[in-house]
Amino acid sequence: MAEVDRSLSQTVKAQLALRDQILSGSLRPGERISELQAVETTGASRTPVRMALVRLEEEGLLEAIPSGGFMVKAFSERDISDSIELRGTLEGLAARFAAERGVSARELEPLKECLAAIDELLGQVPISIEAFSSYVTLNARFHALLTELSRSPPLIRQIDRASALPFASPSGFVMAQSALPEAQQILIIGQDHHRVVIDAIENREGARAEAIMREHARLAVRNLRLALRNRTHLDLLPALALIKTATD
Amino acid sequence: MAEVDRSLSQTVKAQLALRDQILSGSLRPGERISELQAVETTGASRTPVRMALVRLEEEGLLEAIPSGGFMVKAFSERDISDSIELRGTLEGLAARFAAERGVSARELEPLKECLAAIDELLGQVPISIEAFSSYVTLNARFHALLTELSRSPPLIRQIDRASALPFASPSGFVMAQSALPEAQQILIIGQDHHRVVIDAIENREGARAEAIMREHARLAVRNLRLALRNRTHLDLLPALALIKTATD
DNA sequence: CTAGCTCATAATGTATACATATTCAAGTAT
DNA sequence: ATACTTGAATATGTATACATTATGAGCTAG
Repeated sequence: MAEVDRSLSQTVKAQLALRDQILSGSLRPGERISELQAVETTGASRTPVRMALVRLEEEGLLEAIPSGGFMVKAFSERDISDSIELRGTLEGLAARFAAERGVSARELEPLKECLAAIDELLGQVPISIEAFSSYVTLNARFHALLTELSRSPPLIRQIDRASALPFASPSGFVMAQSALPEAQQILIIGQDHHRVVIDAIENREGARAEAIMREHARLAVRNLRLALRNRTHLDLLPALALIKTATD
Repeated sequence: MAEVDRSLSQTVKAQLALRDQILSGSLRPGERISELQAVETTGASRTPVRMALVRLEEEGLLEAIPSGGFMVKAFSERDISDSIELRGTLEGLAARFAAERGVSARELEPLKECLAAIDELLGQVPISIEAFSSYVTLNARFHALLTELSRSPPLIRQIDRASALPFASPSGFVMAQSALPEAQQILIIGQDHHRVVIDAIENREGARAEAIMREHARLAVRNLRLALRNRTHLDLLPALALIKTATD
């Protein structure tokens, strides 16, 4: 859509390029990232590369080395499930804020449209790969809209940061399900969570809205477990390269 | 302990200096931060200053301007109370993790020592200014130890980030109480929360541990309200300069 | 043969020069 | 008189040169 070549700043270009390299596994966890090497692969000079490295550290993908420089972070399975639970807890808080503080029908409308669009998607049986892809987009949109309902800039900011880790994002493991036989059921259950949280917010049931969003995230944790057990379709997972295998 | 002048990197020096300027009000909210001016006041050159600015943005004290550069962020009273509630929610999650996953007596020991030290402090009546200052240190230590009990690196990281905002940190409003007549009661109640959360973790009562930490944070919210009503001792507050006054 | 030290290499941290974009002010035209 | 345009000044974004520190290899001594 946008010309990546010249419309973006060198810093952003370097950040995107490095993130790709990390998530694709070109840069392996624990390995020190050479600035010089990054300069060669990204095309930017050292200054924007260093800026990008700092931002990726804040993002959680990199870890600062005490003696200087950065290395790619490694994540255990528990790290990932904790990150998902964390995200769910924050989304739960957002849902509770929305319920307690009240939301107008007008604000709820885009959420309901999103809900209806997903309903239509799930009506088709069996669910095609394209439908999965559309689901990822719509699901991300639903979660973003829900977060905004909290009308709390600090909370929105924290949720965005918690979702920055690719495996912690709301749609992190949806694609991994696409090959699973349980796929359709899981999506249907998730969609019901969506429906319930809207209902709870409408009725100003804060505790219910919060609880359902927490449980919703635990669906993602279950997907993670499923995906890691059936290791056949792990290539659909983002950032697989970052997952620590039990070697120690 | 460490010589601030030459043992720290220029980047860290610049970051500390700029943070001081922001929190002290030398740089006012909404105002664009001039790199050149920052170079003069901090003594570092533009490169480390820019690094510091990026880090302060991630920290939440600065906001990126679309056309380039950074400005000091302004916070409403609600932003602050939401940030505190957010921190409490995360600490609640940490306490629940600790309770559910189990903590050995050995791990709990430093927490109990901290608890006892605070008890001793609160035994003195009336509480001196020095005692308040010691309380701030011990309280911060207690919260840090509790967070670590979760044994969840992603969660610890997020709590640290949520506590980076000075007014959201566990001890953010303690000093503001020092002049309040209700001061002693508030500290006693807070200390009881500490006692209860340890008891809950020991007995593996996850829900109770979580709930009490949330309520504990709400004590800070109440302190915030109190402090903002009696505006006489607002000078003890950090980052008062960042609070948006109701002008719009 | 192993452990420790020294030196060379190469990395990061810093400073500054240069290019580009934005912003503000002044002047002109309507 | 006001609005728009143009230009200059100053800001940020980028590149690179320099300094300092970490790291690793090779040699020597025990």
